[in-house]
Amino acid sequence: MTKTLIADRPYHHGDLRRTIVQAALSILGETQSLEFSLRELARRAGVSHNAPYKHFADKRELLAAVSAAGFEMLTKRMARKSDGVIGAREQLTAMLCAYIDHGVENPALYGLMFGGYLGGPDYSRPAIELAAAEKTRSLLAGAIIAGGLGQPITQTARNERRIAGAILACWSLVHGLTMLLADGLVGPKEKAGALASRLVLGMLDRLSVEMLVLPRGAWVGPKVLRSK
Amino acid sequence: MTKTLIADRPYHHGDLRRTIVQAALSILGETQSLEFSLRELARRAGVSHNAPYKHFADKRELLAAVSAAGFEMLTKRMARKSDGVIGAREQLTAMLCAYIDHGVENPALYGLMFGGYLGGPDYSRPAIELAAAEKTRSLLAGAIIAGGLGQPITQTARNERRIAGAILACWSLVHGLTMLLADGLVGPKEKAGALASRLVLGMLDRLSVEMLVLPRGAWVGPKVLRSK
DNA sequence: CCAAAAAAGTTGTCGCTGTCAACATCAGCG
DNA sequence: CGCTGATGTTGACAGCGACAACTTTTTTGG
Repeated sequence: MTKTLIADRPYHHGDLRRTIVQAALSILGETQSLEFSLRELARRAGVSHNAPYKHFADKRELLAAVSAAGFEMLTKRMARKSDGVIGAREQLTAMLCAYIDHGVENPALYGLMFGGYLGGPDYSRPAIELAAAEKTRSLLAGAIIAGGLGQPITQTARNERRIAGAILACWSLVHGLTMLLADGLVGPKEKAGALASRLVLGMLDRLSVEMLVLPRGAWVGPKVLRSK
Repeated sequence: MTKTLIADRPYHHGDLRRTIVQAALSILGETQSLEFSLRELARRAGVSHNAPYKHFADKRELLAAVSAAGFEMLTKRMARKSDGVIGAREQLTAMLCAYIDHGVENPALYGLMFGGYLGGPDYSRPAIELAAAEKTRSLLAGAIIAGGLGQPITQTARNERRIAGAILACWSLVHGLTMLLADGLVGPKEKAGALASRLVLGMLDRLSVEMLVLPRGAWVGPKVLRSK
């Protein structure tokens, strides 16, 4: 018997790569745990335990793709939330709150994106992830350059370290709050939105572009793309 | 043959629990990766692959003990660094910088402590870890109450949410910066100290006790100890 | 003081995992 | 057509976390 009449999927799946990543996102959302197996994803996708290896060299690469998908979701969410908003300051606020929301609603995914599951002792994250993370960083940078901290900044070489410092201050605060909320060390989750907007507003009231100029040679953001 | 002459360790190890945790800390420091096996720790300790189960119910409990050890190291380091310092503000600064240093020097351990490897979907972290984390929190709280943000705060019920808000602002910033540095998303590591002190100083200059009052019902810190 | 119980360590086993190798199927192109 | 490469499958292997049964030592109560 080569074919049954109904529901006989073809030998080739068609879009297994996306399906696998999607399955990983589902399982992450359901269990909120990073401890799932590559084989389980294959089962969910209805393929053999080795099929994923035709699309990912190893599990690490698979996780990197999931993380990259997380960054894309994050970037889209930030862009969407700040889209209708007018005023650079308000746009930045909206972005930062969207960032926190994303982390709080997807704690396991956020942990995968930032928790150091990827990138071994050499700090080298897979390229696909770096590219996705860089998009997020540049979106944030745009909002700051546009004047999110009170005044627009011309993007000169002289101002580069100033901009990076501003990004660092914003990102550190928001990243820290997000992780604490996602981890349950600060809560409750129902109040996450209120906590986030209070903290972000309070911060932005005080932050200025001049607050922190990065030391020479310091960077902010995924590394590979800088080494051009 | 019941005994050989040399180096014949007794049937009972004597302090296997500590040895195992110590082995985990070593391997964490060497590989900077969370992917080690319980069996490898047993091998390092020179015992059979099942011996650790006499001291830890499962791997999770073992990891919790390692995480707790990390919190103890952190608390001690913060206390030591702020010990000789005079001035509440300077003490708080020293503590926060020590916190960041601890994370940057032990990124994998810091990831274990905060990365959500422990505590499944129910947010329940093992008790041993919560107790250790609470010590860290209360040390930070002490420095803030003593006037780290400009003025001492009397520890009344009315001020509780004020204090918690101040802790949250400090902790979020420092936690975020630490993770970004540990992850390699901000760097380089050699500049970590400079980055940390600049950011912390800049922040403390602007932070005030009044900046953030926590919403009613919100908490900051490990959860179990609050539910008394 | 010594047996009995408890604590601590060992061996053997189980199912599951990530990964590799070899084979099967199919799509696209000459 | 038939070939080739991409994609999916089957089978195998070592290593893992966990459990059960057994052994050795320490502790303890009469």
